Amino acid sequence: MPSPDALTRGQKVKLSRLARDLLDWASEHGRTFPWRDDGVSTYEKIAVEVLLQRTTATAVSRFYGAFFEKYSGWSELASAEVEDLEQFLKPLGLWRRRAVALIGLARYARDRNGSFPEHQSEHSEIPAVGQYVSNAILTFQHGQSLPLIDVNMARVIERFVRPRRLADIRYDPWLQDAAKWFVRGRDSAFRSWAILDFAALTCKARKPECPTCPVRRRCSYFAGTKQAVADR
DNA sequence: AACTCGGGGAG
DNA sequence: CTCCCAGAGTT
Repeated sequence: MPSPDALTRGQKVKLSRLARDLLDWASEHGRTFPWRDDGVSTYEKIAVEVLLQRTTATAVSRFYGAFFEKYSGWSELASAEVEDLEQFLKPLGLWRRRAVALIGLARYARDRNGSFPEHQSEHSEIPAVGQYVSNAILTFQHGQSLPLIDVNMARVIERFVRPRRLADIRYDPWLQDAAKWFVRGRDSAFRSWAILDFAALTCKARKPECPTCPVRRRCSYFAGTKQAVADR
């Protein structure tokens, strides 16, 4: 008997079509960020994820050049003075936590020549590495096909397919499976970026732009809003 | 499961 | 003014 929280066949089909449509959407409307460019080092790809935590991507994009000019590699970041790094991070917010996190992560990486473990189970001891950054490491350094699950991806999947049942996205097995299914295949990072961009530009938290949404006809959230209007 | 960190932008 | 942002660590 299947787990009550397993992905159903219908949900898989729905997510596959959503992935196809959002990749098309992103080819025209997707955002451009320096950390997505070809040739960006693994150091920058992983370290920037800490800058992005609970922070708008546009804010980080303005900050990006100065940060990686000042801290050009794991060893430079590892040997940074905490107070100096804190001051530098202040305009971005979360500066006390982030300074400690970045230095801890950098020292871990420096001591291993920038090479992170290939399995999630070994990531639990790494500073600043949780569910999201762990998947980023496995994706960008080890070529695995894993989703970058943040509030954006969670919101789109939950609106489009099924409302959330657990409070914390880190411990929702259904969401984890749905997100993995969504990005499965080659170039999973492009699929993650597509749904993140779609979430930021169209399926917004505060005021989603359903009237112009390309996938509204198959969206359960849009169906719900239509019903709510009809009931009025 | 609920709190906390935090400045800046959007509504 | 309130809400939100490519989360993670702590209680």
